[in-house]
Amino acid sequence: MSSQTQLRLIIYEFSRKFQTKLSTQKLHSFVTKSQLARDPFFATQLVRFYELNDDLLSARKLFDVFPERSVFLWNSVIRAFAKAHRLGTAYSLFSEMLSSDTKPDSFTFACLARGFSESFDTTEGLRCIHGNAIVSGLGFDQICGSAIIKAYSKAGLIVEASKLFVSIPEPDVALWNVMLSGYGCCGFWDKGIYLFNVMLHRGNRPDCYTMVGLTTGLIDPSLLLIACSVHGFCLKMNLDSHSHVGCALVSMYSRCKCIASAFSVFRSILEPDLVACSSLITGYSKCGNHKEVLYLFNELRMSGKKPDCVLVAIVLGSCAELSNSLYGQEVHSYVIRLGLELDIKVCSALIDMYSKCGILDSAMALFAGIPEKNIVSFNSVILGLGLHGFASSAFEKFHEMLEMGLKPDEVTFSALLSTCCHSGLLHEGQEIFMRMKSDFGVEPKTEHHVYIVKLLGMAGILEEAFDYVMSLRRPIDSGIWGALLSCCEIHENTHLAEVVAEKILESEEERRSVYQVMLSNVYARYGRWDEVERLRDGISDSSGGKLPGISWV
DNA sequence: ATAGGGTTAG
Repeated sequence: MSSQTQLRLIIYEFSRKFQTKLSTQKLHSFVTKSQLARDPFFATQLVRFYELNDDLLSARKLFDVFPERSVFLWNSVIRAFAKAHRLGTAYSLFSEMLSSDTKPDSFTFACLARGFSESFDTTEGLRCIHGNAIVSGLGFDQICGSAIIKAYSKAGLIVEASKLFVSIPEPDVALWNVMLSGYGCCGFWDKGIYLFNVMLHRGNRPDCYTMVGLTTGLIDPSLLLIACSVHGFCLKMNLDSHSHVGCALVSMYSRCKCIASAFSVFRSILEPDLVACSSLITGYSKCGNHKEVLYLFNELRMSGKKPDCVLVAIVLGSCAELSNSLYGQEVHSYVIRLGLELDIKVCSALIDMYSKCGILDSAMALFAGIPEKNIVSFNSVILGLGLHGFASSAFEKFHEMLEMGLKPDEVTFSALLSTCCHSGLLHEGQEIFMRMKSDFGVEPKTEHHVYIVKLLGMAGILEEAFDYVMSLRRPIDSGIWGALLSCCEIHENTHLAEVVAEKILESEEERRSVYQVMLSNVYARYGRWDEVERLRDGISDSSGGKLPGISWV
C-alpha cells in the first residue's frame, strides 16, 4: 500500500470518526500544505468530511479552486448543500453543472431530491428535479427513482410518488421498500400492505427494510392487530434480529400504545445502541409514563452513552408533562455540559418545558437567544404565550413569524387555536381556523376540530358544536366526539351527551370491524385459517354478520 | 469514492 493510499484511508476514517471544529482546522492546514488536495479521489472525501463538520464554506472553497471536477466531486458538494437545506446553493451548483462538461448522473438527482423533500416549497422544487431527471434520460432509473419517490411521499405527494413508481419497469427491493413506506408516511398503511402483497406475488424477497417500511404507517392503537401481524411476519422471515427492524418495531408498538410489546422487542435486541434506547424511551413518553422516561434516561447516562439532540428533546418533553421544573432544570444543566444548548431542537424543547412548568420568563429568554429561529421554535413560543393567557403576544409572534417568511404549519394553528381556547376567544379562533385553509393551505386535522368544538362548547353553543361535528368528513375521530361530550358534561346537557356517547360507540365499532377483515385477509394469505375463522366469528358477533367489501389483492 | 432504508423537537 502506497503512503498516499494510506493517508487517504486515515483521513477517510478521520472524516467518519471526528466531528469537532478543531480537527477540521488541523486537517485543513495539513491538506493545503500537502499535494493531497489536488487528488480527485481525496477531494471528494474531503468534501464529505467538511459536510460532516457543518463546514460548508471550506467545502465550497475546495470545490471552487479544484481544476478537474469529477462527477463524484460535483455530487458530493451538491449533496453537502442539499443536506444542510441550503437549497438555493445546491440548485445553482446543479445549474452550473448542467452547463459544464460533466453531466449529472442518477446520484446527482438523488442528492438533490433528498434536500428538497424537507423544504417549504417542495412541490415545485421536486417537480423541477424530476423533470430534469427525465430530460437527462434518468426518468426510470432505480437510484434516482427511489430518491424522488421518497421525497414526494415525505412531502405528502403520494399521487406523484405512485405514478413514478408504476412507471419504473423492474423495481428492485429498495424501490419497493421506498414505495411501501411512502404509503405509510402519507397515512395509507392499507395501500402499503396491498403493495407488499403484490411485491411477494411477483416473487420479490422482502428484506429487513421492507419490514421497516411496513411499520411506518402503523401509527395508532386502532392498528395494533395489523402491527402484531407485521411483527409476526418479521419473526417468520427471521428478520427481527436486525437492529433497524428492532427499533422500528419498538417505535411501532409505542405508537400503538402497547408498551409491553415494545419493551419485549427491545429486550430481544442484542446490543441496544443509542437509537434503540431512544426508541424505547420515546415509547414510554408516547404512552405517558414520564417517570419511566426520566428513569431510563438516567440509566442511559450511567451506562456511559452520550444522548443526542433528539433524545434530549424527548426527555425535556417528559419534564414538561410532569410540570416539575426541577427535573427540567436538571436536564437543562446537563444539556449545557454536553454542549447541546444551541441546537434548535433542544432549544425548542426547552422553551416548551419552561412554559409548561410555569417559568415563562426563561422560555422567552431562550427564544430571544436563538440566532436562526425556525417554525418549531416559533410554535413553541406561541404555545407558551397562549398557555399563560397572553393571547395578543401570541398573535404578535405569529405575525413576526410571517414577516420573516416562515410558512406556518398545522402545529402553528394548533398553538393559536389553543391560545384562543385558553382566553375564550371564540371569534378569533373561528377566524384563524378559516384563514388556516384559505390563506395558508393547511388542512385541518383532528386536533384543530377538537379546538373548534371546545371553543363552541365552552361558549355554551352546544347545538352548533354538534352540527359542526356532524358536518365533518367520515370517519370522525372519537377524540372530537370526546371533546363535545366533556362540554356536554360541563353544561349538564344530558340529552345531547347521550346522543354523543352513542356516536362514539358507533364509530369505534365501525373501525374495529374494518380492521378485523383486513387482518383476516393477512392470515388467509399465509394459510392461518384457524385465525381467520376466529376473527370472522368475532366480526359476525359485533356487526350482524355483514362483512365490509374490502380487498387487498 | 457520491444513495437508499432504524429513534426524531412543537
